[in-house]
Amino acid sequence: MSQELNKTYEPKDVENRWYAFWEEKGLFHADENSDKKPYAIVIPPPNITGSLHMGHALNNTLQDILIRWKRMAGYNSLWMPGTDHAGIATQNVVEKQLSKEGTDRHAIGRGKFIERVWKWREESGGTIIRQLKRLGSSCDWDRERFTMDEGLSEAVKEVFVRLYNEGLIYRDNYIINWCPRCHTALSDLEVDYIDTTGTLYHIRYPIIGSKDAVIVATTRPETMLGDTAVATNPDDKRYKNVKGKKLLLPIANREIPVIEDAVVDIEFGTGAVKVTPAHDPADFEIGKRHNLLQIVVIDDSGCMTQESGDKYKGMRREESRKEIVKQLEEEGYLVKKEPHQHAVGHCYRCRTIVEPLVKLQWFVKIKPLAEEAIKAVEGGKIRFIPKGWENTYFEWMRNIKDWCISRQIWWGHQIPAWYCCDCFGDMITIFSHDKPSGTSYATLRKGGKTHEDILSSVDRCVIDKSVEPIVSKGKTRCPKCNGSNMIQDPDVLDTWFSSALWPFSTLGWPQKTKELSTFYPTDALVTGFDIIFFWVARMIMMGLKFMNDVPFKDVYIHALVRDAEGQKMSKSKGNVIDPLIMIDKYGADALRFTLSAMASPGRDIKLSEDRIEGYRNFCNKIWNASRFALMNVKGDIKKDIKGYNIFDRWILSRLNRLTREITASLQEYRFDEAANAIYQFIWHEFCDWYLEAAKPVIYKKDDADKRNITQTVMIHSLETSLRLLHPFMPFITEEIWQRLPKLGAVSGMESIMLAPYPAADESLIDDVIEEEVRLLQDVISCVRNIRGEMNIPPSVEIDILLKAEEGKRADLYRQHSEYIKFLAKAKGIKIGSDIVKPHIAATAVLKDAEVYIPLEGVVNFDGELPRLQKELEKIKKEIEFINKKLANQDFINKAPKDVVEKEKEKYRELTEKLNKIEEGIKKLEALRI
RNA sequence: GGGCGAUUAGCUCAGCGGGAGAGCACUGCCCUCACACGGCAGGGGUCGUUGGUUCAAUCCCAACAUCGCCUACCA
Repeated sequence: MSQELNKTYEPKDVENRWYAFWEEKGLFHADENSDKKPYAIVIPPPNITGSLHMGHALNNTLQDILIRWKRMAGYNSLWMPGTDHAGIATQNVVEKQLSKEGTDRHAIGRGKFIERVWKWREESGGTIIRQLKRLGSSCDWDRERFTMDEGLSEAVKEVFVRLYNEGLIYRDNYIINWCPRCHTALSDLEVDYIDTTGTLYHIRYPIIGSKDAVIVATTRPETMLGDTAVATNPDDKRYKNVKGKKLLLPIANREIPVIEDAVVDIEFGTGAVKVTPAHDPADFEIGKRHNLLQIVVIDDSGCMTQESGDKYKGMRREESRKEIVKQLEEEGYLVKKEPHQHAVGHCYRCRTIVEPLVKLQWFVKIKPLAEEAIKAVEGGKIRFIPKGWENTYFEWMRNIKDWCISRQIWWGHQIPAWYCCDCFGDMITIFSHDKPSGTSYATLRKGGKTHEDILSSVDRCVIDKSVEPIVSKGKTRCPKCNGSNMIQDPDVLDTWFSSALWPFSTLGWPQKTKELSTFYPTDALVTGFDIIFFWVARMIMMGLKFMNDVPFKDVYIHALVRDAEGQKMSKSKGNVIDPLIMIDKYGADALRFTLSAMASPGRDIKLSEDRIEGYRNFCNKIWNASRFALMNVKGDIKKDIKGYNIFDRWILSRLNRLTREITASLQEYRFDEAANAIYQFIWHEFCDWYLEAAKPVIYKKDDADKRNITQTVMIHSLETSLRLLHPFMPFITEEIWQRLPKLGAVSGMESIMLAPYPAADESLIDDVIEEEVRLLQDVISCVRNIRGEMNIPPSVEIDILLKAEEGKRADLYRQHSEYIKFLAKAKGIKIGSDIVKPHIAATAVLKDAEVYIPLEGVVNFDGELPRLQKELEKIKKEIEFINKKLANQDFINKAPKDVVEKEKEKYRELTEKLNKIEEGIKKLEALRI
């Protein structure tokens, strides 16, 4: 490898090269047989249809930081990767392909369709995995899993069967969220409620045998054709006299009763609500309480049914709303229309408005599982970071409703339930593509078809609720008739059902594997708050149920990534910042560092490209600092060193303090703190001060020992910083690290990934040295300040006169005068308590020192007076503030002694400074006269 | 309706009982043999409003305002 480095860091080639190297050497692999302490994270499996967006980039950067950090810190570190089959989303993608080809899934049949999906997955499902690699993710790719894998499918079946046998899974008719476009049920979580301005229609329902009417208010007049009652609140005096009366339902001309139910809100609308048990969740419940009939007026496709009458039959629900309102208006039933704000449910996959429908579905009885999951968090077995999310979790878990797990799609884990066609042939309705109106299984058989014929041509089937399912991991015989003509339940499971098992199914469950015993429970789960319910809660429930232990100990919830204006990034808004484009432009390290530096807990990330560019510049800074180090060290480093200079000791102290801080921050998941601390250290301490201070030592040819020591400290500090930084910026750190001479524990190592994460050496943290360097920096900065303010060009050389008390700080300054001279760019320096201020000189007053820069013949001197006056004003204000405090007897008496003492000390210093400056001003003014 | 969070320099955000900070942007000087994706220096904030607790409040408490998010059978 060439030692010559380019002037700017070029990430592209570096990243590809090192990632390939790491993979080739198997450095991401965790060994289940290792006796090192395990540390494990399972990836929140990205959707196979997805491509990497900023949310993924953040999520995976943070996981990779944890994993790389722990791996370096000596843990057997496993990052379990994989993807999720994303039932509805994936099915939609492939259906779109088919549609382009002029066909659809029904035409090709279920088997062929599934084949197509697998084919699509082979070709396109790897996209996001490749993108994760570009980000630098150090996942154990040998173990990559997919939720539809054989092993994971086995886990799904096992769980289903066990939950069913325990009565925790059941099949029932219930009102569920139905997407009329996807043609499937959705769980409550899969519905997005969007605030919409709709219309509240007030409709007259005449009272039979009276001239009066009850006026109901509704946002969905099209469902009125399915009304089977009108409900009022039992406490509502306005409706006392209509209780038990019958109303005439307009248009339908049916009689419906007035009932009373406590759920009705007296304040809302007219206080009377139409009840449509088949098309509204609340009405469904009312219907159950009052034994109301369910009249289905909207079908699976969102069209009006036969039940809604000839006029409306077949009409789309949106159109029928208009038409019904029109008819009501014409017939004088419409009392008024008013705009109304409400939340309308949309399918989270396709944005279609969901239709609540009563359907036969499979559910998980969730309360018993939720109770344990609540306890695990209450008892501290799982902790959320930041802690505030625990409330969100509890809130949801305590109000949880049964989970609808069946989906009427084809791509997914088909429900392992079987029905005997011989016993129940009449109650199994078969729909085939050429005959979309269903026929009973029994009839088909009588028509001469064989069982196999029927199964091969089935497009969809409906199995009556009364047909008893036989739940089994594989096809079985009927326990009643011992027949083998079984048909499998056509539904598949909610994708999140298999995701919930991810922390143990990926480790081999239900087999008792070494992986499971080594890595379960995992250590941390890193995810966004948007899937706490979808995923985190369900993993906890399933982990506790089937592993008798929590799936992870820490749940780190990170922010959402938004654009610079705080808007959610979305393709339709056109405000997405594509992480891959950012990686191409600035490098993966810059992107990763940006995301981690901005990952403050509890706050969303407003990302702008400027920030990424800024951290790209940081990469370049590191690169050039390393260039400098390498240019000036040619095999000169030593193993054992004594005789550090002050800056050597200082940088070692700062470095070890940093190491301590970073470890503490990472332990608390404060990625932002850790990133900012190392940025500050490398740029503003190592580069700005240490390297500058090292220059005079390195450039001086006469003292080889001193030079050698500084070269060694420089390399050591750089090398240690790189290791500290590696989890954040894996690529550039490896690239530079490989070129550095190595010392001690890291010598001979193949990769920075294998090098130990730095541990702080407390003995090198030295408060005295840090204070001394601060004093030197103060002198240097104030000379530079005078240069700047007095407009002394760099080409003009100056002298420094430094008045400091002997026995106090004069020695310190004298000892390090060469550094002061070099760093302040002075040609000469004089130090002592007997220094006399020249008439024409710029002055600065520091703690324990006064600085004079003689300006006679150097530069126009006019700037000095205003400069001092500005300084004076500042100090006066500070003194005034402290004065107030010290004048307050309560403060003196009640505040802690050390605080009072500190204030007094500050007061002494400031007044001393004030006097000196005032003196200087007087002299200047005298000079002018 | 309920809950949570935010409000600090032009922008994005740390800090959270005793000296207002960072990054970017801005201003001036400088292409000084690591880096102009740079160096040095500098300007800029009554820490949302009003009360309260305290010797002391940007920080704790209460109310209000504005914004954001989550949640709900808002018919």
